Amino acid sequence: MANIQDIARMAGVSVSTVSRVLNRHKYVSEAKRAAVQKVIDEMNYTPNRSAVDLIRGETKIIGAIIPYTNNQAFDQMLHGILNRSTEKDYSIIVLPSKYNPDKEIEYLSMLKNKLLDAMIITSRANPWEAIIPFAAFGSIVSCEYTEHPEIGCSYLDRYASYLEVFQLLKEKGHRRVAFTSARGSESNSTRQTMAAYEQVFGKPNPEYHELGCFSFEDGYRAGERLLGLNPRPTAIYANGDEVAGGIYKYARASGLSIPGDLAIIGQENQPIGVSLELSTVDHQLVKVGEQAFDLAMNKSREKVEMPYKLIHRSSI
Amino acid sequence: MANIQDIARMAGVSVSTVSRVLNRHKYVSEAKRAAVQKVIDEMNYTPNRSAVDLIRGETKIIGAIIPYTNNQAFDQMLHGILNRSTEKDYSIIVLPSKYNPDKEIEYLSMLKNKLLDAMIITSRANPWEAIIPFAAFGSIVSCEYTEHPEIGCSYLDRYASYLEVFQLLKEKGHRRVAFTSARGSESNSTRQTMAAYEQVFGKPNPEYHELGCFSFEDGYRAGERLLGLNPRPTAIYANGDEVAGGIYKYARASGLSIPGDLAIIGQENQPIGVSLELSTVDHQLVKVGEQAFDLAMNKSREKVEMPYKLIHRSSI
DNA sequence: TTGAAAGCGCTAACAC
DNA sequence: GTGTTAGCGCTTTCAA
Repeated sequence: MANIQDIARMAGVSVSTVSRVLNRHKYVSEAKRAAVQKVIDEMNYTPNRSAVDLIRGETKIIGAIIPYTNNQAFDQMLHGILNRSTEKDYSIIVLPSKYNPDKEIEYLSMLKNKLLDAMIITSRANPWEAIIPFAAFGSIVSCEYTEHPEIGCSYLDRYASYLEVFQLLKEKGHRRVAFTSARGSESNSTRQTMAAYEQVFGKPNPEYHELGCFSFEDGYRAGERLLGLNPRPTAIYANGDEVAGGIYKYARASGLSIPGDLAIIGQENQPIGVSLELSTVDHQLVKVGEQAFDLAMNKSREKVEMPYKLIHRSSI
Repeated sequence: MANIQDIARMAGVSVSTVSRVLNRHKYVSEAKRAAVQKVIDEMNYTPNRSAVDLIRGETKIIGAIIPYTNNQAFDQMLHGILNRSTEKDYSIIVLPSKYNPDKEIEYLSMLKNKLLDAMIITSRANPWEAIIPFAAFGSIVSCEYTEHPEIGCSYLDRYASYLEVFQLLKEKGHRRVAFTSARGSESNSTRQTMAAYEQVFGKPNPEYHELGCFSFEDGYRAGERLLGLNPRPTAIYANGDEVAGGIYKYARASGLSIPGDLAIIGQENQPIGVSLELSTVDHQLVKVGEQAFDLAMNKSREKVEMPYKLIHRSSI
């Protein structure tokens, strides 16, 4: 592969002139510009990205730490991030963490070694204290609220959202309400769910809280356990529509009617939810991702709250 | 940020020695190694990736061209690619194409400018002739079969898979069989679907072929049109379980029983399919992605056929 | 076992 | 307008 020196020699100019036409500088005579462009085209030449990145000190690549791909919620955020990156001519490196703190730190080091200009953290295992030092090397934006001024946020008011759901359930007369979550109290959204629950129904009965729910199958198992309880819950708030779908399936299989015997409400407005007529709260994660990208690209540390909306269908 | 020179100076050694400890070379005295490591730790030093990549001539980054993210089939492949990349310490840049040929070429240029070591094409709009020249700059692997020896393939025998489904439908007595597809005959899988159809049922009635189906909503609309036909099909083969789910929903909404009045079979074994008891053919796209990554990383041009399996549930 | 020095391919300050 | 040249931060001969 030819390099800039070869092009310069072949066009009979200096490397700086070639560099100038490459970077659309003014102050290049039309004659030389044309001559250089001709050689570039003939040689099918493209500048080496590593060399350009090295000297510029930036790569136009942004990282996205994502615990699980193939998970509807995170895929929605990724989708949003990708939407905007394509428009803005940035590239996205997807970094699957499985909530492994060491992996996260390893990924954050890509900021330090200048592979990445910025990092988007959709969800994390590390405490902020371990993450913040990396903000010195590139901007970090989170899809979850944090007060730390070093971190930009594109976030939801999850507490408000959960509160709204539990209150709705209470208004409908439910008193025995169960809920599912992916992780335990190390997770911000689980903590907010529990806080909102407590606000509405008082201290949650631990029996009514099912952890480790990510997929349809997890939901099925959750339904199995929760509906085997005595007394059994009359409503379940699932942490995703696929999980809700699993619960629905188990409930129907055991002869329960929805919402007569059991009310179910999910999250994220996924296709399975529309097919099953599941009510859901759409956190509009695609938009969260888009906003996160914009903050990252602009190295902004703003905190931007994103809207969510309840979608009423027939499962509650 | 300190550079290797600083570290060398502070440790009282030459840059080559620092480089050696960085790259775990033998022939470094324990004393110097320790001294250098100490400074590295104190300074929290990390080598600059662009500089390393520049001199090594490779980046350990692989690109993945994906028409649509937030599409179950492609997300499965991406998931597989990511699985293996994490194990092998490679990074993946996700390149959304929306089947735009110019975008694809732009992405392939990342091979030429050495940003990417290899490229995985999950699906494409360009003819192979336009793609192959880029194989000179880095290995290209496709998730679709092609005879071109320059291209590695991790592929399915889609023809066999489609044939099996149509034959099964025929055995069950169906004669009026419709099918859906995402794209038209520019798409390899659509062409294979039509060929298999023709093999079993003869030339397809164009009325029985619904294009532009990607999502649940598309499936719903497809159901609406297809089931409004006279005579209406007794079976529909959908190009994905979400599409199948949409069809199912429309069919049930219009009072049809499944599979009594209408048989439905989907593809990819997605959660919505398990909830609706939809039969499906699981093309095991996660494995296809994993294999594609391995080929790309090893710069292999092998053609590896991947297995699929029919999953019998109650919708046919 | 170690260091000096020659690049990798490019940009931009500086001089003309 | 254009060319010369000094780096960007690193790896790797080559010689010692």
